[in-house]
Amino acid sequence: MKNIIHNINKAFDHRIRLGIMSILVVNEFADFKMLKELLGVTDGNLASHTKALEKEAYINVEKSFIGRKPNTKYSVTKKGRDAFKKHVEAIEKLLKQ
Amino acid sequence: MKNIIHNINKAFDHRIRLGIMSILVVNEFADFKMLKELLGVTDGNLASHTKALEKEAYINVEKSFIGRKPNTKYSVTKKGRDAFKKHVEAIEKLLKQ
DNA sequence: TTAAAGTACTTTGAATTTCAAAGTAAATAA
DNA sequence: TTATTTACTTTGAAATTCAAAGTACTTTAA
Repeated sequence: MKNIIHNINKAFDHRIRLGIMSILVVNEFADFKMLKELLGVTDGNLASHTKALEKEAYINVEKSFIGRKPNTKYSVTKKGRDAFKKHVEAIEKLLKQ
Repeated sequence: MKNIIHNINKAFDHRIRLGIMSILVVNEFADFKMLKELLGVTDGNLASHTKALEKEAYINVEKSFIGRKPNTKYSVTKKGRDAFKKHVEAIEKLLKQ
């Protein structure tokens, strides 16, 4: 092992992204509005954090219309779930040393 | 409760600062060299993160000489220990739902 | 039926944060 | 003596965070 924080994933190392992932690993889907309300963040801020997770292929983004309104649904990918599990284990290990 | 991440402390919301605090809550003191080696970070980077924690009064900085060499010892303050406990509880709660 | 307000995002770029390279000052090794 | 190492600090470029403003509708109200 290199050092005590080397298994902490930079992509999840921010409270908003940690929150997004925490929501997505227990809910098959969450839409923009739901994430925004659960996290208490501004629109632009949420958009940039979801974009960062999407860029790493940790989450999936699906755009559709519900009735006549646009709707964006986020879900976690297999890669994201695996990486997040590792990250959580790394945090737990760090906090329990 | 406002939202699911509102108890996460921004001051600890970075892997290096999380690592510094994790070390300091279990070791009465840690010096610059020890933190640097345990965390695997560059000097300047470590300095800026310890400075950020010091600014919040979460850690104490004591400068002295060991033999004829400068030595900087860091320790956690009561305020830091309490705030960190809250932070860890917030993370655990977030990850457990 | 036109106007005003609301919804669901996206874009933009200023402010803040992160980070390592370079600097400082003294100790030790060659 | 000169070079290298140690233990930090300073600096500022680069990356990230964040909210204000923008876009493109939809809904409500007069």
